Amino acid sequence: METVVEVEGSGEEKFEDSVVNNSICNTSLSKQAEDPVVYKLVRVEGDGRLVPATDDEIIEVADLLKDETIDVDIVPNSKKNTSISVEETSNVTVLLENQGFLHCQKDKADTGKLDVRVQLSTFPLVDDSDARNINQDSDAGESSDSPSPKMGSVLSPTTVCGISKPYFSKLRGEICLDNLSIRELHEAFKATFGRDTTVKDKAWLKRRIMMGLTNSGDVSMTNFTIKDGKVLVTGNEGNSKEVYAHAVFSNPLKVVDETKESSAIYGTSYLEDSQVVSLKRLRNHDLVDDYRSDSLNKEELTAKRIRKPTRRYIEELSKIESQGHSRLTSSCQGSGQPSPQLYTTTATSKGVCSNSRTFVMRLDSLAGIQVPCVSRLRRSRPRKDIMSLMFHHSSMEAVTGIMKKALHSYRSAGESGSSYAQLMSTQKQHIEESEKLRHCEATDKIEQDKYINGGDSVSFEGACNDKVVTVPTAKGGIRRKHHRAWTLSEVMKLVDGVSRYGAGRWSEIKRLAFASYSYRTSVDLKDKWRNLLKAANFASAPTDVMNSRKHTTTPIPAPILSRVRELAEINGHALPWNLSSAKVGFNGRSANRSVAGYL
DNA sequence: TTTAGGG
DNA sequence: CCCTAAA
Repeated sequence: METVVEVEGSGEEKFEDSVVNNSICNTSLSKQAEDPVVYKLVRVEGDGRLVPATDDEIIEVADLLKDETIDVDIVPNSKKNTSISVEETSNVTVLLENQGFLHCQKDKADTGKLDVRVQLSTFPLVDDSDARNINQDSDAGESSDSPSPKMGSVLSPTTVCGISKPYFSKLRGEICLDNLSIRELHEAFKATFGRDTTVKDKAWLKRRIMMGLTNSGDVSMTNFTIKDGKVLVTGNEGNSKEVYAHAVFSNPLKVVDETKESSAIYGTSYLEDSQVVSLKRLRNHDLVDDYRSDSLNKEELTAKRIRKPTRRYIEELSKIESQGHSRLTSSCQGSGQPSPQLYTTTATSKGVCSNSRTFVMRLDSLAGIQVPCVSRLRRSRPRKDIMSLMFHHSSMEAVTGIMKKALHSYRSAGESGSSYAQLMSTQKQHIEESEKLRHCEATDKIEQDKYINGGDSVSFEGACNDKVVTVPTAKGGIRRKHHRAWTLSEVMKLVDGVSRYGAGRWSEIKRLAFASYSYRTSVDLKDKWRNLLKAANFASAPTDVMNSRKHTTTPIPAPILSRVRELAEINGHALPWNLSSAKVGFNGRSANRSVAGYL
């Protein structure tokens, strides 16, 4: 199968097939048998125009697919959506958001920092099994009795991918492009994009129209038919869908004059796109709410979400921008990890960019596919307002439920006297479960360290309890104070890191054990360890303070605390509170040793 | 630049 | 969590 991700939506002929196909021929002639996937990059200029990427920006991933076993995953699992988005405000991000791999790789992409987002294409890869399913559906009759298609199982992609498998004529009449003449295709094109086209190629037209439709929404969710140049919406499953469909097709109505490639045109259409997306999100709300009793449907959670960054975000971005980009590069060097390939595109070096901002592109290994993306590292946390904007209560409830579950088992296991290791192994599942949820929710930022580290299982967390409060300083300035509650898994990682590298070697721990937590600095680790020592001592005090109701902070499970004490002792850090060493629970070694130490 | 400690 | 002195 040949899959070409083609930039769509600009309507500029720069992105015709020939360009992409040529790139395939040039770069992967010998690899065509291995299903090359070529991602053609674009640069979105400040005025909204799309500029084709230069050759060195074309990412060829075929050999990656070959080298790693991932290709087995990519092709057969057709339920995964692959989408490429180009965003623009001050920089360009092309990110690959693959639902399936979001699960297994737990990668994340920063979608903030940009106030305009152009969704270029959305289509899953389809294999034969999917085709069979489709045919079965059509054989079974009308769609009313067939299971409602899920978000990921879009039916359209084969044509998009450049292979003219005549699926559409069989698809319950959802989209029938094959029977249309060139002229009808032109009409459909016009209805889709709001402009005429001179292209005579039927396949191209069909593909383009399909992309346009799949761009605007999920084909499978909206039963529309293209007939006589008009798009008929046949779905009657509720108001939200009708509104949705309307939003989709209101887009071309606004694009009137094609001859002027003005930014107004694209600005309009892009805005419409974002509106569509937001509607989509609203609909997702409904769906998730329906599944609430199911303790969350992961497919829904990982469904593509797009949102506008907040004003605050943009403000801070511009501030950082004006200060330069030294942080990003320095963070790469400081990490000591294999640095990602960085190539920067500046206005001067390329001479193409209309504004003078620096684009930092990086090849990231994301599910075995190298994805260029722009990242700007910041220490700050994801914005709270974004969180509240995009997340549903249901998922939060699920998170808290899981956390409760985890804590409960912690307690019960702790009381039965399990060892630290046993507890950790049992609890890790709970925690990771919850982290996964959080991860699905929080797509706000790229953690560079995350990519460098390459797939830590628990990587993205704490997004929910992110708080930023402004604290007036003595000098009259106002600084932000970020607060992100430490999760159990973080504490465990910290304890593990201390046990491995020793307390005090915070930079080591940060680099080796906390590489995926970009928001935890070595100072943070140190502080947390200090607090842990305090908590450990406090918990071992004769009066069982653990029963106290005032747990403003996450209760640290007793086994962890005992481990903390043990480690503190190993590190020669004699407990500053010698009175409490007598009562050390859950860990005989620790108790004995500490007693021996003081005898 | 990292660590330790105060606030 | 932030700031800063000291190494």
